[in-house]
Formats: sequence, C-alpha cells, structure tokens
Amino acid sequence: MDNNIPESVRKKVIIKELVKGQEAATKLKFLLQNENPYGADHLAAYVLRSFTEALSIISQPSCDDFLNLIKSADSINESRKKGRRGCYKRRKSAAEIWTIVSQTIVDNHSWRKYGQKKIMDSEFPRSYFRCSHKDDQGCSATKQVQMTHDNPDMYQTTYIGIHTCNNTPKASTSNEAIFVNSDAEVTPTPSLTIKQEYLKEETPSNVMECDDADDMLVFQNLALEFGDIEFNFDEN
DNA sequence: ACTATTTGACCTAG
DNA sequence: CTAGGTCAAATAGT
Repeated sequence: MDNNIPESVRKKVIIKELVKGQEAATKLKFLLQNENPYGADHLAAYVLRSFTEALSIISQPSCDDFLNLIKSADSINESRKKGRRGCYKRRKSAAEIWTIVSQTIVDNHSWRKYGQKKIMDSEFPRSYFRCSHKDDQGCSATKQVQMTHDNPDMYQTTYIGIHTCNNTPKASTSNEAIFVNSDAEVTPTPSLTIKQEYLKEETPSNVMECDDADDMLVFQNLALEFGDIEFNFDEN
C-alpha cells in the first residue's frame, strides 16, 4: 500500500473505525444495564457519546467549507426577505448534509417540527424539523426524519446545515442529560451507522485493499454504506 | 394563555 | 408539470 490514500478514503476508514467503536460501546452499555457495577453503564454511555460526537464531527465538511457555507448562508439570508412564502433555494450543492440510521430520532439538539410530506417512492412520510433556536439565535440547521422502508423500527435522519446556535449538544455542558435522555424511554441505546452524503464532484475513484476476512466484512458493510468504494481482496 | 404539532397551500428546482 | 421543501393557520397539548 502506498501513502497516497485519497483524503475521502481516509475519512471513510476513520468513520469505519469510529462506527466499530460506537457499536461496541452500544453493546457494552446494553450489557451493563442489568448488571451495573460502579455505574459502569454511565461510563459506557460516555464512551458511546464520544464516538457519536466524533462521528458527527468527522462526517461534517472541513473548516474552510464551514466558512464558505456561513458566508453563502449570510448572502442568502440577505436576499431572502420575509413574506416570500416558500421562496427558498434547494440545497443541491450543500456540503453539510449527512445521514444517520437509528432506532430513535432523539439527538442532542432541540428541534421543532415544521412539516411532513408524503414522499413518492416511500410508504412512510418524511418529517421536517428545524432547530428550536432558529428564531432566537438564527440557527439554520434542519433535519429530515423518515422511517426506513425495510425496517419500520429504524429511522433515517438527514441532517442539513450546521448548528450555529449556542445551545450546542447538551453533552458539552452535562453528560448526565444525555444519559437520562437516552435511558429514559428508548432502550437499548440505539446503534448508529453514519452515512456521509458526498458531493458528486468530490466522489473519488477509490480502490481499497484488505487482506483478512474481518476487514472484508467491514469493507463490504462500508460498501453498503458508501456505495462508491471498490474492493480488491487478496487471496492469501 | 402559551407553545408545539398538524396539515394543506404555496413555491421553486429540475 | 412534478416532487419535495417551507409556510402559516388551525388544532392539540400543557
């Protein structure tokens, strides 16, 4: 293997490792719920939260992209005036879009539902949420939630936009709040898989090599997640 | 009374 | 013209 691994591929491998850690933490937390020496489930939840946060960060675009997005968002806000109902730009080229699949729609932000729509090729409607702090802090983050058609117990959540509100994840101020929330009604803690939606123009031609059966499985799962990675398997 | 959700209309991109 | 994202009045919940 050479060192010229495309950045996007490196990112995906990092995500793969984080997902593995996240899934392990999820299982650990679930196992510890019944037998829980020294509050170990909270520790597991803490580890889980770290993986989730790391995945959230790694799945987002670069700092430069953030700055450009903020600039473009400002100019859009300037040109978009009140009273122009439904006058908006579709985010066709927005880089700040990522999707997770989870057993719950609960996350670390507060959201307000503003719409629901029947989607053509889906039997389940799509719900539209915006950040609760859109009005008081101008946070433009939104998300769309939809049941997955192959498993109605799972929700696919697409996050659009970056939270600019100060009420960033409650986890940063109190981990306990996260634990309470995640333990309260939806148990076990959902396992998350992250799927970054990349822009078409940055889609690389990726060839990854793997040389053991475990990695083959992992990469095959990744292929399902990302769809644009090719795989070469060494028969050793 | 106030806040959140529902839901049909409105609007744009493709 | 259609699909889907957003608005805002009506309604429900607290």
